[in-house]
Amino acid sequence: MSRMKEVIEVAISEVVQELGLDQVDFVVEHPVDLAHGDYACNVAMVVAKRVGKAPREIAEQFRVALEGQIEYVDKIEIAGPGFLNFYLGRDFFTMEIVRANSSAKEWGRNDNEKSELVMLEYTSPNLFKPLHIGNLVGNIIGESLSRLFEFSGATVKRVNYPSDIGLTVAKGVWGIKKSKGDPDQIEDLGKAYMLGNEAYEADGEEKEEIENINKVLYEGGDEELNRIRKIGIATSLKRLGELCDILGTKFDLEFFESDVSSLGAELVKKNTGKVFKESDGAVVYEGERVGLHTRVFLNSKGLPTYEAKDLGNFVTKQKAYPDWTKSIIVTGNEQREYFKVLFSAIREIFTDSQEKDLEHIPTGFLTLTTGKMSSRKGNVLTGESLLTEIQEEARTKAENARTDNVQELTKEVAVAALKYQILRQGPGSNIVFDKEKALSFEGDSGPYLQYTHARICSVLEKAKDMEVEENIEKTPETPYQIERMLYQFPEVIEEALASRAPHKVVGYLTELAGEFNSFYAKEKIADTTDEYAPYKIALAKAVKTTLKNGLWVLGIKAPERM
RNA sequence: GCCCCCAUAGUUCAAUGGAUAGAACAGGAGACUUCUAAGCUCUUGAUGUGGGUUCGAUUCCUGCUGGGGGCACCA
Repeated sequence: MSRMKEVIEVAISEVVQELGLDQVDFVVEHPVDLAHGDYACNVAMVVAKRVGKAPREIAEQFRVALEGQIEYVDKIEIAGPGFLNFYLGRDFFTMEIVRANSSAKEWGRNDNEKSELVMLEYTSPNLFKPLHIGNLVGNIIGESLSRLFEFSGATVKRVNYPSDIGLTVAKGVWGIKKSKGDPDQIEDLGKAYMLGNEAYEADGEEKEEIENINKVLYEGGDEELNRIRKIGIATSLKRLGELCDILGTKFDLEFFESDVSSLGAELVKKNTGKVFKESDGAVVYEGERVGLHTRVFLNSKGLPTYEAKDLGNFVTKQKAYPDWTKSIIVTGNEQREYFKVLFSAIREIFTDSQEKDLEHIPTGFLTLTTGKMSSRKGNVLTGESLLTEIQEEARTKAENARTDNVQELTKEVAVAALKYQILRQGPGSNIVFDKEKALSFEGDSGPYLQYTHARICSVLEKAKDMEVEENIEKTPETPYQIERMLYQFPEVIEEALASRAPHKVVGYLTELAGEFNSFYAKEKIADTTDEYAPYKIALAKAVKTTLKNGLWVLGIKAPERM
């Protein structure tokens, strides 16, 4: 928590006690409109009814008691229905700029999560199925959450849990055989999966063939089928690796379903009768006991389902890092109910793991403004084709930019545009992906933030050439709006992590960039004749650091020239 | 049928129970012989519907309408 906020809270609490009021649930927060001060408190309104006085009258009591008592608070005003508005003084803002500039790498960080070892599982694709843009969503949100945790002092282990065995793979393998496709070719794999899926849904003999292949693949006895599966997996993985490379994710651990499935199956068998129950030849967990629904863990052929494999996954994580404290899984929100059941089962099996956190973070369903996608119908926009499209758009811009490395900039801008579109809204809510907007690079966008950063770099360079050095000795009396936003960065980071919401960082950075651009349009920064120029340079530098660190959290690069 | 999620401007998104619901895009108007125009300034325009709780409701509870998802051998 920010020190300033805490200081104000403590001061108010003391007055609450002096006035003989106990237990008041007041909040100190930033007013939405900076015209209402830097911090505001609702204590008077909360207390008013209890004491039987007008809120503004009580607010006045607080104001008198607090006036001049809090360091860095310049003035306190009463406004609206009875808000106490706190205005911070010039020294405070100057001090925060010094803080940001004195250790740029640390600016915004905290160590709230220092003792946490977080296993963060995300991306986790179905190999053998084409990666569509929905798969990117999990990766982008998961990566940002990982960084948010790291920025808060936690140790994070990024886990990829691809599905390399099971019905989906069986459909693909069947499809390759049928179409005589080459499992070395990603395009063939996509077609094969579609073919297999159609056949499976047709519900005839072919469905049985596929189910058989599934069983045989689990047992591993058929050379030919094994070969197709292995090559197909390698092909998909290679493609996934390339994509993660561009997006900036490096996994620490990779658990394959095939490696954990028998572990999971054994665990289910061992707990059948206790946690699980036989039913119609399958082994199920009866979620109704705890207000959930029943799910199958072992199917009637004795094969582990997704649920049993996830149990194996859990055990494998436990083995890899016995000291983990949080296990977070990022997936699409259609799996919401599923994870409730899974976690419930895990809690029952591993009674000694109660103090460890299990968390599922659902991401939104992604649709295009141009219509729905379906991997079955084949009208998928793959992650790559979208990235390629955005990159083409970015290239023309990059060619006219001031960079020496057009290729690098093209990539960085394209990734920024994509990530911004996905991270700008709260996780969990469905995303309508507007391709036009992602391609435009105008207004609220990743490139807008990058451009602002590059612009500051350019100005700072100019100042250096003019031999104007940063200095905070001479400051304008009234703080600029941008200063009143800047110091909030560490608080934003804390809030974003606490609510698992990277979009709060996006929103803050966008506002900050907008405010800086207005500042830039009004005020000249690199100026030998302006006595405040050295201070403006220090300020610009702090904004640059904030943008850079904030973008890092989002997994977006901050180029210095654009 | 049961359960979960969602509904804010023409569009895409914001708003720990707080002050005049905030941006961007699209539409309209404008400034600049000044550090990057991927920029800046001004402007038109919104809480699905009926109740309730509260000093105060976009936010919490509830009825309705409309959309999405899940509910036994897929992941």
